Amino acid sequence: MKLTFWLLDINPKVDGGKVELWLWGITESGDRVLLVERNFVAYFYAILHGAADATLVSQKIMLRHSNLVAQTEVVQRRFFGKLVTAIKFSCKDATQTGKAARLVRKIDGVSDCYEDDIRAVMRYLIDNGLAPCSWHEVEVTEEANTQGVRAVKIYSINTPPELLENIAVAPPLRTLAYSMISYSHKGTPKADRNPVVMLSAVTGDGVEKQFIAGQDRDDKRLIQAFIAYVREYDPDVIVSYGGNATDWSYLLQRCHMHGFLLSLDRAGFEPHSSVYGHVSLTGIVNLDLVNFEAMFPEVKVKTLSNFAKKLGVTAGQGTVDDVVFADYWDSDAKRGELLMFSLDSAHRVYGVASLLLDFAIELSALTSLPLDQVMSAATGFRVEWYLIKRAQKIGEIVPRRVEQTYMTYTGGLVLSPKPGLHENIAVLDFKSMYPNIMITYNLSPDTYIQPGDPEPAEGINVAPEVGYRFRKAPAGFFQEALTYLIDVRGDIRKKMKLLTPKTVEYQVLDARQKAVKILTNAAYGYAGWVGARWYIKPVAEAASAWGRHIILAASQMAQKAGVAVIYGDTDSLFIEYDKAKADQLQADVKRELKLDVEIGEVYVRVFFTEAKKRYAGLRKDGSLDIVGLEVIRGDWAEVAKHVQEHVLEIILKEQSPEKALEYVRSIVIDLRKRRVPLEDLVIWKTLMKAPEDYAVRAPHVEAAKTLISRGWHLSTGDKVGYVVLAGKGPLYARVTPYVYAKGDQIDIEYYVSNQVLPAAARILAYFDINEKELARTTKEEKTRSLTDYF
DNA sequence: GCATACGGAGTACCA
DNA sequence: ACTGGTACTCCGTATGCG
Repeated sequence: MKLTFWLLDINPKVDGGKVELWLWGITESGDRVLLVERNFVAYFYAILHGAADATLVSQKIMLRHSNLVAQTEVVQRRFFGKLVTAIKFSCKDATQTGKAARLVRKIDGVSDCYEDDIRAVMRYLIDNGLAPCSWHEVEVTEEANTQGVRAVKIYSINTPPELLENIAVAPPLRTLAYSMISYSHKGTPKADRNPVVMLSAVTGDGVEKQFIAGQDRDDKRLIQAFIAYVREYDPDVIVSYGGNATDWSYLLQRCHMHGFLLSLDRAGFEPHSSVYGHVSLTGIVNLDLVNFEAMFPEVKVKTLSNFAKKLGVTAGQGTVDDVVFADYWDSDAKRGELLMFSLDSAHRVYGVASLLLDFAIELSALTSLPLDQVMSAATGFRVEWYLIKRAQKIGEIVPRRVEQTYMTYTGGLVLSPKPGLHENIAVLDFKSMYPNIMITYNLSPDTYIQPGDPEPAEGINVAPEVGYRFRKAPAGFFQEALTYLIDVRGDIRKKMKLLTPKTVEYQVLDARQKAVKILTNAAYGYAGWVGARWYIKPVAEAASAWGRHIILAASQMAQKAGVAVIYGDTDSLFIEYDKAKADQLQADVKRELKLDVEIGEVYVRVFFTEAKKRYAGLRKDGSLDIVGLEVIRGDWAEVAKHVQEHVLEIILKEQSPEKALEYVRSIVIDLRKRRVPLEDLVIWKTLMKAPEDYAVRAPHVEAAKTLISRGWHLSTGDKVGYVVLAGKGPLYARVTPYVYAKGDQIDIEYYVSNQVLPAAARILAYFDINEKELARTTKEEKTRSLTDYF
């Protein structure tokens, strides 16, 4: 029978030497089904030396490795664009591709083996043109549920499914969000001794469930009840905040201590660690919002509530800090508050997930990485799987990842800004500069001409400065892949224009164009990544060389046309705005440099210091655009950031340095009178390596050590929030984690002289108000306030 | 013995 | 575990002054 289904999840099921593929689907009528593929055959390619006789080598392989090989086939493929003869080696045992490839490599006539490192699931999806999070049609035969899996029906696949291109929208997914709290008085909870005391769950139908430990904090029944609930609700997607790194292994360990399995997925297996650091639940998509946070770099301190607030998810009133979880549990008066917070957290998880799920679905469909993997995979791997999909279509063999020495190269060009205030400044932006350079000059691993190789008849593009050569034709692999992405995005945006923004279709298309955009923009970075399968350094190097050439040429064109250039960085030029001249320049640049530029933001006023990559602009709507300055940095105290932002606002809107000075003084007074809350004095810094690995004593490292000594588990990448206390000695000796600090211990003068004044003076120094002057005036003020005090 | 200068370590930003 | 370019603070030692 024929069946139409949406592919939710896919996993290999290894049984001895036999690999079955389990496709978890949702049918049009909403049935959750399992489709079993039993005809999957793994294979790899052996590329032959030019002179080798393919038939002969093939026979040798069959003879020598009859125990491993099911079939060989001589095929023509491409490798880095060059036509090659290869033997497609189909394996009897799909788990033995790596071993077989190692043996075949040793055979005379074989140059090397490839694609033995492609996982079965990805092999199947890509070879058959399937994609997770997409609709497919398949010919199947129903069978009995002998496996005991949680599915309405089970089918065996007769012939591989076919992708249905035209159906866009996903079926309604049953989503369950949860948040758990463990009991620990001393730092980070440890699964071997600290029980889970609360677990809250929220589902798509609005149902809230809370699981609470007993008075003795026994979590056995809590976890059992949660497992039973998951099985009963039967979610397609489970979302958490921190599930991959923490929750799942924690729950797993608690279960095993109690003597039962954490068996809640659709196959009755336990959660298990899988690729890209994600935890896999068979038949269920396990999402961790931590993997989505990188999309929002403006959220500096990565917590669930900060994340939710950023996205406008307003569930709940406040937050309860981890430090006091155990105290709250112990207190009859506060336990209710903790319970409320736990439920709020689950609502926040659900709320954030519902805003980002569409994007994840589209990225999954585009790259073919299963939904639960695509968000935990690094950008490079997303790009790579997209490229592997394209490679398969054009018969390009996928190279192995080879270890290579890392060598830097020159990147984008940054022009020195003209310091001061400028009126009416437009930003001229090259649209998707690097991808378009790569397309225009056909930069690709397979078009690069090695030094010494002859110039092809089709002609070459020679990169400025670096001199690398690339054939003009035929179209390279990257050109083909990038052109497709850019065209698809254009089509999506055309379709979106015909729709109302509130509709489901519009939202889905918007998510899709965002997914396409991030892949497009990551292609250049991928090309320069040593870990890339298709790493050819000259490709990235040539792209940045052309970029420098183009931005410099455009700047010179502007100046020749009498348009002053104030600043520029990589793919943008800040120019004095005159509409007629700017329009002319835009057309000239397009004609001469073959790349599209757009006139982006037109600022009413912009302020530059002498520093690159730092400025503030006033938009027409009255809002500020602040770039690079302390205001948008995560490692300055809130009080300093706020002062600088307000100073910028006064300068850009009222152009009154005097007023700004008065304002700064007033804040210094507030500080000295201890009217500024502790939270505004916290400095956050990331722990970039293990505390013991630091060469010098740094404040945030000392604070981290304090936390660790109090039982907190910190790992690299964690943010440490500290405040500076009064006392003697270097800074690092006077800091403490903010959670353990009291307001009256604070070294206010540090915050005045090392935070607020430098941040303000960064701007005001240009108006002849330097730090000294700010300090002088504030000292007078200090004397006065002290007199008042006494 | 102490203040200052300066390079290195460390972090976070822009594109 | 996608790239390079840049600013800036704090540490730690070298340097210079008295």
